[in-house]
Amino acid sequence: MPELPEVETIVNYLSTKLVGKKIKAIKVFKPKSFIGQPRDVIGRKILSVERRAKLIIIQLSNGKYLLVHLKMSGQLLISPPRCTAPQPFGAGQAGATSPRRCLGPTKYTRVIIEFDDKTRLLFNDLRIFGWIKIVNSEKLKVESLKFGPEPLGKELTEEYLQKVFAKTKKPIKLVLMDQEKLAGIGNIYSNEILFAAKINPLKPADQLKDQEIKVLRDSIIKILLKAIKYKGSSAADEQYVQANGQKGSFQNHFSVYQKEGEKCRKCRGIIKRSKLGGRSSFYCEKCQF
DNA sequence: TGATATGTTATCTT
DNA sequence: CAAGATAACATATC
Repeated sequence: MPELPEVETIVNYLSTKLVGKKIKAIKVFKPKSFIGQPRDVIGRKILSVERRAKLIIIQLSNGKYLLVHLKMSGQLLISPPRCTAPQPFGAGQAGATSPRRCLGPTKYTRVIIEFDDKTRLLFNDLRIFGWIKIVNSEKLKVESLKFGPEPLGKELTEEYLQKVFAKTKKPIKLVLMDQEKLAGIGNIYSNEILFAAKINPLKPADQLKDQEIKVLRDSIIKILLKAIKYKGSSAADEQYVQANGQKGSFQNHFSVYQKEGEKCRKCRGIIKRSKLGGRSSFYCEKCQF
């Protein structure tokens, strides 16, 4: 599932490829996947591609923006001109041995944005939870304000975390994943961050000691930066690929995520799995307190 | 085949 | 009323 590192990877790639291009046409195959009137953005140039939390923000030359949320199974892919043959879904994705040479639309392509130079941006989304939305700057501001600070920005201080944690008895893992408290962290990285910080996911947030919060803050930054370095995680059963169709590789560096029953790499304990807020939680009960 | 997985939001419950 | 818990969304996989 795309979280901050995956969205960051996609955004970095798209901004090198899309800035300056003009939108020629938009094809919507699933109405649920595209909110707004395509005619409001056709003929407009792309000025920038940025990220806020797990949102992709495409700035256009008429003061409007295309917001993209990938939710669990969304993909944004750059498709070269004249690549029209439908490709088998698995090609170039989790389980495939090599990336597709030609990234064409699939049965899960919900929206295609075509540019003046004939390249296309494909929005694939198996589960149809994701969306592309046209908004103006007012709406963008409102949406952005709902998120907590960026974990890699300078607003993420120990003091901020102390203040937020002191206010709730919720399990620390749920607080890490709460987008209003901290932007962009989801199930994969909350598990990995808490392992790195040696903190039990179930621990009530208000019980964290200052020293633990200090280590936790360092772990948040360390894990996210490492995941970005490896271009995100294309874990088992995940749809995430980069915008060029290639998988990320941080899944090869997981310590606990999807590792139930395996040995802890620090202490030889066994990795446990439990349900928290309806989501799988992975941790070593021997070295996470 | 029915349970499971999954992020966010809407809707319940306490 | 607010915080916390849970259902809903869509679909593939086991």
